[in-house]
Amino acid sequence: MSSFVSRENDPKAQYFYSRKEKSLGLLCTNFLSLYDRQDVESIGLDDAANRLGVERRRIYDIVNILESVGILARKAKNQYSWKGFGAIPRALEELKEEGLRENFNISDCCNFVKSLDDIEEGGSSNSKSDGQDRSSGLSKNDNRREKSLGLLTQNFIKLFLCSDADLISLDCAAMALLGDGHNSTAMRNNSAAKVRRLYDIANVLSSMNLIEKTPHPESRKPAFRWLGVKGKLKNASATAMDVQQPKKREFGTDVTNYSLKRNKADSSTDWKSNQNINMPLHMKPGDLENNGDGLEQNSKHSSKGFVFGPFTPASAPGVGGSANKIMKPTQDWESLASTFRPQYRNQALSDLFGHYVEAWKSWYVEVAGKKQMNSR
DNA sequence: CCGTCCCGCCATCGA
DNA sequence: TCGATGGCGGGACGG
Repeated sequence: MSSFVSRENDPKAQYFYSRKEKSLGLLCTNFLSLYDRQDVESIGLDDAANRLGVERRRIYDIVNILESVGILARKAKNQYSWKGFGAIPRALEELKEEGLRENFNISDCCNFVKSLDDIEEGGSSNSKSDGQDRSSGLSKNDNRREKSLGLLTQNFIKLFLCSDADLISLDCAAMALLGDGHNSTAMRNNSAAKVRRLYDIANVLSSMNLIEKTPHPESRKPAFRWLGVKGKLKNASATAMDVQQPKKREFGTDVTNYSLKRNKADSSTDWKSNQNINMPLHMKPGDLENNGDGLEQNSKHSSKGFVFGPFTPASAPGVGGSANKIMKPTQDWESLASTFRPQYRNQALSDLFGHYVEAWKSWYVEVAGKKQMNSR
């Protein structure tokens, strides 16, 4: 009786479910824009989960990774304290030192040099076991920690910080981070499992612009490049965002990251300053709304009743087809936004909203392209 | 078919 | 013991 999900019983339903909207990367971006505001010092996991409309489990992932970079710090059960982006440089420095100290050399992974397996391990010098030691021993207990997402994240970063390699692929990283002085017997399998985690980490990291996904020059294989703390304010698109915030902001200013995919996309969607978003006009509003409803349908209507429906207009019955609500195609995002604005209290959520607009756009394009012919 | 990686079961940890 | 954490990998999604 686990038919709780009951996603739907209509295979061809017009509910479009996009995997991207559920990605850790996006979630992280939202998380960040939600808490990266003036006075936020305490973050409750439940609160975050509700606000972001995701299950608790996901919050743990995000939080663990962010903590690895110094943005957060665990305060107590269910409570994390916000350190801010300003804490990143420091954390990075420590990671680098730590990494160098531990001899974090990648055995020239990737696909050149070195023939076949050549893991030098005969010694025992490479124990890795993290730098922050509490007291030697306790391997049994720390065994778990040893495989934690957080530690993996740190090691992944060390890889960039300590090697001269500019591009690192995940497979490569997984290989290097096997971090087991143990036998190399069938750790391939282990590596495969670890790669999955690395995908998660990479997504989150790139949502913060600490790294960037980019196809390898020759081999089309995707890899990641380290951007570092300056990955942001570098050229960060002109369109000055906020005119205020004399605060220590310097890193996470631009919330419009979300670089996934190297596809053109462009459109530095700055909905705030952008009056009208150019989108395909092939579709008629009716369709849009119809699908729009379904978009946030996925959230389970659990008891808690977190009222997160980003776009739940007063009238959102369902697929009813009560599309009597008319909205001008373009330039109405503004009014649309202002319509919902009241729902949100702080402006962090406004930004959050912006991300959804973007998500919508990509989704919209997709749908439009599909139905393009349909509409004369 | 394969690279990604979301979902959520359930082992562990901590009070 | 019970609730909070968070490994872990099956298998869905998207190209």
